[in-house]
Amino acid sequence: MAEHECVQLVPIFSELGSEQLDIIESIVRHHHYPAGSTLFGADDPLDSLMIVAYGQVKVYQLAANGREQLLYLLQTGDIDGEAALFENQRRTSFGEALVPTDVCSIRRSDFQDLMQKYPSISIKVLNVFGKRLNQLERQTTSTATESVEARLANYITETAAALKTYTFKLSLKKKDLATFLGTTPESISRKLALFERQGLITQKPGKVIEINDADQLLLTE
Amino acid sequence: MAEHECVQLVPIFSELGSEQLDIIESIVRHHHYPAGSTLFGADDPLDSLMIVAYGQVKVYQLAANGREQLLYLLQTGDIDGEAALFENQRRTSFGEALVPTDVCSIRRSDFQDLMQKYPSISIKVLNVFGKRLNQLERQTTSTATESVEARLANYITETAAALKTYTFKLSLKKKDLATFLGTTPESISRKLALFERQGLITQKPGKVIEINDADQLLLTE
DNA sequence: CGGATGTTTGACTCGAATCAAAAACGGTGG
DNA sequence: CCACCGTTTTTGATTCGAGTCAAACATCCG
Repeated sequence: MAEHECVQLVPIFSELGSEQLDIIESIVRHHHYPAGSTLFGADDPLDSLMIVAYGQVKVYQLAANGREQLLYLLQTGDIDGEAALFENQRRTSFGEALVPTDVCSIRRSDFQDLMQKYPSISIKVLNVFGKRLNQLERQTTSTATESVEARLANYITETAAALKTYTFKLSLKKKDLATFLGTTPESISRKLALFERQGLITQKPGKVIEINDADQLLLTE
Repeated sequence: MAEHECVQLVPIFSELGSEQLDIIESIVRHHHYPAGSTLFGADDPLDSLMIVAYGQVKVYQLAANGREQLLYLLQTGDIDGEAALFENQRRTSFGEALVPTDVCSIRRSDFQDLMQKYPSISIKVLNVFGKRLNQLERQTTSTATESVEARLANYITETAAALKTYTFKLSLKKKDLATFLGTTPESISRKLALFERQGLITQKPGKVIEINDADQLLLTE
């Protein structure tokens, strides 16, 4: 059954046997969100763990001045970035589906029972958080100390590396990419045009980018 | 015995009985670091959990252009910010003692055994990481979207709130505070002078700051 | 096809970094 | 306890990256 998928998808349950997966499946709830809809908002009670079964979710915060900061882009198989699941806290970020998205959720208390019963789950979750912390540490370092040019060049090469191809489609609108990199859509536009003039990349229709000189791109300051 | 302290200090062990604390104490190693010394560097193998028994440790990263970004300031009772303890990874950050510091460490494998034996520990660690993620998310949002002025105003009010006093001593040199806030020592100096001219704060000898108008400070854009 | 949404380009402004030098501070040893 | 030296901080002058605003242009989708 299609609905079994989300539990199997998620690495945090990977060490469990299929009987245990059945148990988990029985306590999971399924939701569907159309593109553009809100999964959760700041101040919502944080009472369940979310698993993205299919789709793409942007998780962002609002600064005091109202500006948006994209923190994570959750893909199929990712779990919700909110880390305070284990305490009684409210959310501090917003989640929005970028494409039609299926989500499974497990209530906090159920998930805590699971962690008590299967300690391997907590260790897996710890690893997920660990990776996220590392990613966020690098993001912080980079927005705080590097130029827009360098950050964008970095984003392009990292995305290409993750997809193992030199030609790929930007999965975000420039506006969202801008809030991710801590800049503006205009600046991104200009810098991409600059990279193209320098012969480092080629922009093709449909937000597709081809990297011509990855080495030089990485040297961008 | 004084050396028992570090295990008792740490909230992650708070639910354990004293017999269990004894066991943990027996597998812990003690280290001392003079002010200015390095606890660990990038590329060091990450093979143990560190607990700050006494002192202050700055944890920072280097950006590609060589600039420093302060990520955390570990105080007495904090555990090491490196999140990838549970996988076989290398460090990506540096740790430096700002004052003479005592540290206890537990080897990775020992700590993993502890987590298997006492699941409450993993949940506590999860909470610590969760808080750190939240803090880092706010830091990222703030450096990426707010002005130096707003970030500094925020830092001052938050520090005061944490210490529950309007008069406090800056625990960092301006150079370190600058890398934390993603700016330069010169800018901090100027902005503090500005706040003082505006009557929001008073600067006193010994890096002491007194807040005169917390409300107005928070409104700084 | 047409309107809305997203993107590019241009002109302008401004915050904050940089560089340089003076001033203040703080720890050390005599 | 004070004088001294290195470090930290402040102040000033200047530069520059990148944000803002506005308008033209492209693209997407119903």
